[in-house]
Amino acid sequence: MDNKRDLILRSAEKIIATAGLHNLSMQKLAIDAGVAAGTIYRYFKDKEDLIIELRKDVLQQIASKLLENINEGSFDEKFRRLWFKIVELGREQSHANLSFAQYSHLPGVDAPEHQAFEREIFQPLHQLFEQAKNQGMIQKLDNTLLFSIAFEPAIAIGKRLRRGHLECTENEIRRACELCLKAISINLQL
Amino acid sequence: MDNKRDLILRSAEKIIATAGLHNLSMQKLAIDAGVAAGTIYRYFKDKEDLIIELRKDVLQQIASKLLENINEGSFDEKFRRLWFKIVELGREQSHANLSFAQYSHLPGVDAPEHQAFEREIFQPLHQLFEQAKNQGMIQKLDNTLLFSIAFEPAIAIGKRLRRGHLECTENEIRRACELCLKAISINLQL
Amino acid sequence: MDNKRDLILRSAEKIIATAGLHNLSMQKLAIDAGVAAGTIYRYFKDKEDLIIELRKDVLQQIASKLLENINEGSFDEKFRRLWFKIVELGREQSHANLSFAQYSHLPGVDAPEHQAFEREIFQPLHQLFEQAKNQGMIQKLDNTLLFSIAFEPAIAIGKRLRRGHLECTENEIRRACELCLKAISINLQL
Amino acid sequence: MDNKRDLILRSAEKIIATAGLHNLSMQKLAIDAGVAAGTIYRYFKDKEDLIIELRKDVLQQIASKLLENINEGSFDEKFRRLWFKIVELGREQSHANLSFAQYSHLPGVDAPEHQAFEREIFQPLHQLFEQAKNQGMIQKLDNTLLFSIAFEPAIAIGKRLRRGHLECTENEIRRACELCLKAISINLQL
DNA sequence: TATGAATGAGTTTTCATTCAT
DNA sequence: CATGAATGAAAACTCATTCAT
Repeated sequence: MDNKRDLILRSAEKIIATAGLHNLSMQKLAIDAGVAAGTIYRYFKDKEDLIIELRKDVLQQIASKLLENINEGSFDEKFRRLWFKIVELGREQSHANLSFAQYSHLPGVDAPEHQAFEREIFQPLHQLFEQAKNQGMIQKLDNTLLFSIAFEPAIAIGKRLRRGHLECTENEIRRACELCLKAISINLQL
Repeated sequence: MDNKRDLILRSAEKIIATAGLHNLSMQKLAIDAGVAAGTIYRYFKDKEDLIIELRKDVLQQIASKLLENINEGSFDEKFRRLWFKIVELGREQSHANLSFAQYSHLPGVDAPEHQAFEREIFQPLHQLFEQAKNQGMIQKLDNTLLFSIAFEPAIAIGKRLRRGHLECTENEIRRACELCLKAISINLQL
Repeated sequence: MDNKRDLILRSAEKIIATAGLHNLSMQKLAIDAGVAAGTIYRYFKDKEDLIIELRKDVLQQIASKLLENINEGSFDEKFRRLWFKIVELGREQSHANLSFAQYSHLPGVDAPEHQAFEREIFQPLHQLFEQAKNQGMIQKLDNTLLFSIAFEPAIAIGKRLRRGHLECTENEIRRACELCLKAISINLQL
Repeated sequence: MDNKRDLILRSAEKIIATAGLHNLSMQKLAIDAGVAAGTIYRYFKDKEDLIIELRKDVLQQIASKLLENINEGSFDEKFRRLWFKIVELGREQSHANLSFAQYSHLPGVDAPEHQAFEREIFQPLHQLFEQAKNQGMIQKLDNTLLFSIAFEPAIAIGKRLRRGHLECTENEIRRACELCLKAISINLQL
């Protein structure tokens, strides 16, 4: 009966997305979730634990959206699909997305436990890049470096689009994607 | 006589860097800065104002470090110098740097006033890129897109180095820089 | 279970009566009522709400004392009973009475909501005067004007007696009552 | 050079009238009066002293308005002029009037010192009533009782008119005045 | 005489957490 | 399992007053 637990997590996600992490109070959360304040403490040790669990939960959601259909098509097609999904996700006003951004600078992000969880969840991405390296398609560099070069721009572009700080055509975004792809690729052009 | 104001800003920077933004209380700040609680309110309207002013102050510090010697050398040299400065800055454990990361997801980042301030402060960077575009050295794309492709990876790499999430050689980092440079450049190679 | 709510109201009444409204602090109130500071906020939205509710509560007390036995005897007897009750009430050093005087110049007294409450609670008084007008016993004037002429002197006399600003015999007070009654009455004396 | 003292008193009057006594802070007062905060303490011992002095000052203003032309005409004419002046004064939205109402329930109103001041200032009123008593025109009662019967209704009516709690014709108000006059008069009507 | 920066105790209010029911 | 009343420490902010200049 994880019904209540989920109810609580979804309410927390909503409150964080709409009012900000610093406005997440256990009483408001209880009211929004339709449970008693004390009930939250049946499912989560304390507020910190709740946030950690929510972070995992939201990360899971994001990962499952990104890694959907990860195996279809050529490497270039996979790359482009991923890259645009990242942009779209950042662009979206979804609760999951809006709340996720607020976890990144919290104590505990650096905890090895959380690192391990993140690594595991994005395992398919690592595999994808390892394969591509083995096939000589992309630069033989540390995966984290490659991810930074390839996808950090997509994250930043998505965020800026959402905030309205970036006005450009869809075509320009497509060109940006190609530049990121080109950046990590090994050009075979004669 | 902005002595006290500066004292307060430096203390705030320190507390945020070491204990996190959510642990910045006006009492603790007053004690750390060695002033009375009420004194803070002589220099800053309220807590929000304090944070906004601190953000400006830290942004100023970062910009002045980054843009030092901006005009020396060829475009490629300028690019590499900037890119590595960004990595180094992110890598540093300085209060300014550690606290800066925590402002990004705060209400007010989107405020047009702050946008204008940021734009003004990084004006030299815009000029650099406009020139390079005019000289046919880099892709004719929106500057924000170019910055995202060129420098977001550097920011991410610096942060990951600081957090210990990235273990790679200096040589690999140098290669990453070259890939970013290549990504936005127009290759004249015959 | 309005036990705590009442405890708080009675303490507030006491503090206001003895120390003045401007000395009513939520901390002192909590201590005096024997509850935690936070508990007050379970029963009252904020300080303003507490004061509004207290005003209603005290008004209720006063009205129920005044309107007791309102229907017994002739009009003149009713009038005299009321008039002296008002004097006695003002003369008393009761917490209710002492605190009531301090609400009158507060924001919110003019609020239509409060006006309606007051009107409703003193409805029997209105009826009494309407009847007397219909029977040709008192002047056909707006009720509020009649109340002002008839009872404001009683309020003022009670207050002055309490404060020791008025030294006169009980007989003189009785004559004052008769003058007020005579003022609004239609004299049938041949 | 009581210029500054007066400047401060007028600003205090204004702030109390518009924002309420509880919003009178020494800093706001200093700003509004255009003096330094410390300067206020050259002219007044502390905040309490300031309020006491302001009360006297405003009382003086009110008395001088009321007692203007006090000696012109017959007793009845004097009475009516006074009574209507009281109503008009209460009806006014003047700073003096609006602020005065807020002093009445403050510690210090009962102080003998203040009582003496009030008595002295309204001395002409006492004389007027003593004369009328000697001439057999009004009831031989304690002056304070007579004032209560005669003028408290006028005060209440003025206040209610200002607050919009009373809707009646000017003619009705005139009749109310006559009833008050009749109440204290000795009717010689055969 | 006048200034205004500085003080620090005091204010109202919120909130994570507990525990008797 | 679930409730929600109660707690009390801590938060942001105000303000009367002082004092070196």
